[in-house]
Amino acid sequence: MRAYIEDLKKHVGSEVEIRGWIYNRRVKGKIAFVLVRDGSGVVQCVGVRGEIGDERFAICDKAPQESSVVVSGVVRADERSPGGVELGIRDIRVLAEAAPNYPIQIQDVVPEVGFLMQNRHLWLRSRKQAALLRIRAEVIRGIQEFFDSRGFMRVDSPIITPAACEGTTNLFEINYFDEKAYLTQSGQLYAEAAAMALGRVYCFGPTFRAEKSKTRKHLTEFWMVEPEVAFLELDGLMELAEQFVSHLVQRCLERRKEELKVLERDTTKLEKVAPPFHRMHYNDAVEKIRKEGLEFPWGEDLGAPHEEAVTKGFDKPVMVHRYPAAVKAFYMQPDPQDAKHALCVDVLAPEGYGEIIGGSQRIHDFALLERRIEEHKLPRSAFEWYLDLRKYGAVPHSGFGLGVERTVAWIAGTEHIRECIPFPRMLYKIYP
RNA sequence: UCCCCGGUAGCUCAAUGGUAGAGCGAGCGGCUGUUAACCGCAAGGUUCGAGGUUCGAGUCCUCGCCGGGGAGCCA
Repeated sequence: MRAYIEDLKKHVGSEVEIRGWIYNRRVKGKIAFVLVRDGSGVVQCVGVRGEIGDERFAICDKAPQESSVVVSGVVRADERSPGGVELGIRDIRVLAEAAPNYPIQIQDVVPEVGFLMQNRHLWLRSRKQAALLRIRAEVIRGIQEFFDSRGFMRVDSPIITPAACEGTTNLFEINYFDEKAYLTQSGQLYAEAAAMALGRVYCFGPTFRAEKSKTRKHLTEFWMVEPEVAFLELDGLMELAEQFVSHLVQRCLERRKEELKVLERDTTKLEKVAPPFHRMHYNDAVEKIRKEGLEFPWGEDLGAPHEEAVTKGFDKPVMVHRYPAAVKAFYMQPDPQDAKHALCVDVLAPEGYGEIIGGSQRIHDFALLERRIEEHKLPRSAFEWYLDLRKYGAVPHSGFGLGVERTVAWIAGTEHIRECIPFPRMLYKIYP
């Protein structure tokens, strides 16, 4: 019977066939231990020369690492096995023998990340990378499940756009039938239009930033989910954000326990992630930053060291709200208490992972939005449709964007965001 | 774009300005319970590139290329 390695525990005592790749081996004279992986897991297959014959034993002994194989044998429970089971080989055959000298070795050496990135297509086969991809997939499923089960409609925004959404960051320019066009940096403006049609919506897809950022937190192509809700104001938005983030974390804790273990993630820190998150006014954040011994002038946006100072001492994400309007995007609603501040919120993950969510209540007043577009020197013609949303039945509305890779990096506890997407696109890096 | 560090065998790293080495991997041999197995044998090099200093450069200098870390900006 054909089986996947992750299910072998259910087949103890019976004969199964698995198909996969040779991951590693230890040969001891007339007995061979062949580690086979099939994408669902790794299992040790035991071949005894006297039982399987010289020809099959030669495969166990000699077939190079990563050769593709079909193995059949009897599943047996064994305490010595890390997975609890092993496979007593009856038959083994090679589908395709791998070339010798597979670049990524299992033993002893931890290769440099530059080398691994150059071999990203092969690196994905390793245990930790496979675990990361599974956690990423779980986060994505969690995103869709969270919104779908709360009455949100998924409405995707275009990837090719005619102009800068926010006019601030550098965009990738493309030639669109001899017209300039750009890869989107955010679907938000389109999500706002959709929210006026369907009430509660979210868009989810890749976004692009041509910033020359070279840090562990940046990719030039990354995935972002952006909910947008009509009639929602800042307080409601913060509640939505904390429920959403908690849902993603708890879901991974429940369903990706094994993967978190492979990654050696300290899950006690994640277990505490549940609403409510601490809310901190920008002014109080400034005070805390200074109390932590950093110099910080009022009015600036938070940099990486400041984010770390703000979250210090918290084991849950911190929501910093009401940043100075001057450093934030043109479409943010001013705080009625003090117009110097915007009704916005950033969710900062603990443990130094920084901003995973940025969101705000949007300006719904036509005249104010018109003025802001002017002040930011944005081409009005590109925003006529966006202004229309305020012309025909404007309502208060809010939304945020969550970066998938940053969230995965935090949940999985990885040092660098580049491992949290299958094939990362970074500054000057586009291979493989 | 700016600042810092680096580039030597397939990988990870050594080598006072004086004959380029080790561990691991890959290859061969040995071993019936190994857990990043172990033991033995043998192979493996345009020291990133171009100039320069020097009797002599992997090592010092200049420029370039590539990689890594960080900053700003952001998710």
